[in-house]
Amino acid sequence: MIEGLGIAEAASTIGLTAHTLRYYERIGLAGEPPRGPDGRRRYTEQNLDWLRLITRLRSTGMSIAEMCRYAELVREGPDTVGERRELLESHRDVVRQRIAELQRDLAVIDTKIEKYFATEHSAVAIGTGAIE
Amino acid sequence: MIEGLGIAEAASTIGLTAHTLRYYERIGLAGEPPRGPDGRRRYTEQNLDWLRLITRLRSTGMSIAEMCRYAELVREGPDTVGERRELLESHRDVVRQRIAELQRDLAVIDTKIEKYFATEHSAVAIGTGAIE
DNA sequence: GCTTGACTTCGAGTGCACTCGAAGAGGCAA
DNA sequence: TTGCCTCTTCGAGTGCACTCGAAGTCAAGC
Repeated sequence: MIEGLGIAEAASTIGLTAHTLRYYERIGLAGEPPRGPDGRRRYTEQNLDWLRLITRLRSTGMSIAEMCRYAELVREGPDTVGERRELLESHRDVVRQRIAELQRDLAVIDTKIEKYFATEHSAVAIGTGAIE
Repeated sequence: MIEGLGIAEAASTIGLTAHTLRYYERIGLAGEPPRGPDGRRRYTEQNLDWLRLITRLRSTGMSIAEMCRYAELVREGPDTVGERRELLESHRDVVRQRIAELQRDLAVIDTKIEKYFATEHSAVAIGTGAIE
């Protein structure tokens, strides 16, 4: 049995497509996985761990550019540990604020649902005279 | 004094640009505000309320297409109240799930920050051999 | 009277993050 | 051997949500 996962398996494990995996590699967001004797990519657990991390960062709204910056710091070695920490902490704060904002907006939507649909035909404008 | 706000004032009140306001009007997402004697848009409180609602929906991730659908239902009148409610409730569920997902991801990032930066030089892969 | 600034319409351009298609090679099952 | 599937690289295309620029109008202030 050959070590590691092929690109399709890796992709489905992580929840991306093979196209996206190659794209990430191309832009330097993911390192090059080792190749098998046939020259094909063989994703190791380490590769998958990294991919899992960046999909988390991605799904919490970090941009590709910022993730690339992080990856760059990683490549530069242990000297950049402080900067990496700052980057992650600052992102954590952004996520926290985002959650708080979503919760506020959710409350507004909840109120909207209750108020508007409880009272029949309470009028709110979309445009000139139209009822919400 | 003239009734209502000009487009620039309305835009800055809501936190959008005049360009975006016209864009929303063009695609039917916002109704046409009344015009002043000079033919210019005069945004009423009703117009602003609608804009406030859709910016909430927008910031919670509702797509332009779905908001247009909602606006369309509103224009169709009171018969569509049930469908509107469903739309809003289903969006509320999406937002709740999104918050839960963000909280899970946040926990992962927190763990990452603590674990990696507490222990010095713990190795995690980005690519082949590179340290995280 | 002339400048300034906000407004009008229209269509075209931008940036992000993919996403896909083309063209070709390798390996395996029937 | 034939077909089929997955892989490879490369560049080009897509979809979303704006975002902008051009060219022109109009009212108010100096």
